[in-house]
Amino acid sequence: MTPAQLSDALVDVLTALVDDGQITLPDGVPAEVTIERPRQKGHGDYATNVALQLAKKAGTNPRAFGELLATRLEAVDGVAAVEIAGPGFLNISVEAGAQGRVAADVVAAGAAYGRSDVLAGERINVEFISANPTGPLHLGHTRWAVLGDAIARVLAAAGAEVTREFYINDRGVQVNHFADSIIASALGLAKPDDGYAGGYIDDLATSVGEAQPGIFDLPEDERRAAVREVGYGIQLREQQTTLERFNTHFDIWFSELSLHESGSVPDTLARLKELGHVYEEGGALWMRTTDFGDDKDRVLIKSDGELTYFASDTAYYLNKRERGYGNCLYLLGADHHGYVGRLRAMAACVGDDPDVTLDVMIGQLVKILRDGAELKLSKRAGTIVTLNELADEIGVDALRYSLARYPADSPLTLDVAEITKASNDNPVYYVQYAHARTCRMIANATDLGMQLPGEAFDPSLLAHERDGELLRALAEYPRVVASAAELREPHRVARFLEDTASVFNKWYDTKECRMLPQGDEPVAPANLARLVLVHATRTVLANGLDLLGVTAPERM
RNA sequence: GCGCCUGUAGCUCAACGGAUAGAGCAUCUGACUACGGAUCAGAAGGUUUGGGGUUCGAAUCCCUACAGGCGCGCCA
Repeated sequence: MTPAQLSDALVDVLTALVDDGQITLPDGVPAEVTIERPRQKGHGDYATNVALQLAKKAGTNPRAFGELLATRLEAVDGVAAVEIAGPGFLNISVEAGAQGRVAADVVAAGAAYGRSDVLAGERINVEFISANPTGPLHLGHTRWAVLGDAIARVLAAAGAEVTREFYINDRGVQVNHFADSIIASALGLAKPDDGYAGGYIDDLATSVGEAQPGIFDLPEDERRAAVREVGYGIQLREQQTTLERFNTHFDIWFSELSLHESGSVPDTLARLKELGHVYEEGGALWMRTTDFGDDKDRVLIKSDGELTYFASDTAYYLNKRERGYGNCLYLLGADHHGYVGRLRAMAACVGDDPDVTLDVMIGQLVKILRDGAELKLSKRAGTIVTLNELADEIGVDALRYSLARYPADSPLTLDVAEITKASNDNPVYYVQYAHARTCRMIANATDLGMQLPGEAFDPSLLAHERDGELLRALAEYPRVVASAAELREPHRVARFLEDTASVFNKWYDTKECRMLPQGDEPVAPANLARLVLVHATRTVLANGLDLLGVTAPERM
């Protein structure tokens, strides 16, 4: 008996009560009912607050309403008992057999367990990182490298069609600053104003020289463009390599330059004029974003004739929409939160409803401590903590997990010493260890000739209190994935995994729940039933870790 | 000055408007003739920053004060 099945049963009960004229619900019977796993022992296997929520509408009090529900619900197959508690909660106990079937369901579904269709039909474009390829990815990009990827995975698991996109700012004045910095390094000249510093520029100068010998001897007018092209290419590939290694994959690397070369930007400006949301003032072209809640209008073409980034951004947004994305998700750092208003207004200016087509999430900054001191990055001073260095020091799994277990909008402080510890101090190892333990148990069972019982599986043998706790945890997983997708909060998956690993370890420690036969005992049906439970646990832990982009090792 | 985010145990953080606010770390006490002890059992630790309000019920929603972070270019 899963939460979803209980919800359906309660909806049926409500419908029957209405049909029999015992209650009236002016707003009709809800499509589903909240079912939760009570935190408190003694509150049953599941609880619902439906009587509290509907009593007023039904013109009665919650406890009386609950009585009506309880009587009918107790008659439902698989429900063992229903109690009314507190102000009107229904505490529901489920029969062991009805609950135990979850284990077999999980094993049958395998890697697909937890996937759903709650977001089916949605085409979502997830854009994140989008760092200028003028330097290596660093600390500031790490949070979204993890969360953006995990959000994409979770959305896909909920049935959405997801594209992960990286916008390459390969146009504008910073590309020239970048090229000039490399040239200055190669020729031993002073770093230009507004240039890029840091050892990586010297390395790039060497790489560029090797990639195209003689490039620095070109005439000045050709040299800058040539260095720009080669340098950008090298730096971009370095970013791509870093992200691959970090287990973050992009489907599309979108070049800003291509947007201009294809004529999208002039098309966009023409369309904005048509819709009447642009005007000229002071020799510049403006978009009247204040019509849609922005705090000031924005320049599209400067009085010197140059296009602004905002012009590109608008064309890019339209390009995404033309490619068929019903929802464009932007994942930005806290230092970009000022963009939210103008992005939404921009979408409205081109005729969209930003509540539907555009979502912006702001990730708060991550502070990392080493030996009590904050790791700071300063581009000016050329000190950069790169993503590669962090991954080297902390490990890809530990770094990913440590960031994935917190919501994006919570400011965060991580201590390097704590997240590199290979012990239970570190939740990632706790979860991975539980997974490895299930693998070892299954291998032991196989050595004893035990096999999954298939049709012979008797779910009622998983009747111990600890069996029930574990089964309810496993049954919870699809709802966790669905809510993580709907709320764009993959940390819910991580927290669930920690909880489930803990429940599993307690179960493992329970003498009455041992999976392997003791001593010379033969293999009993109960042993096989528990083998199914262990398989199911392994499946859930592995599926969940996968959604976070963290490996599920078989041994540690 | 205006705007966004945040304020929860000593520390780092959870908690779809639900019952006695939970974990981990740190501190203290137990369980190793072990299906992998990277585990488990237990103790202690709180006026959820302060003050109002909304309702059956508020850490959560509204108002307000305070504190911290980040923004507020014809920059990119």
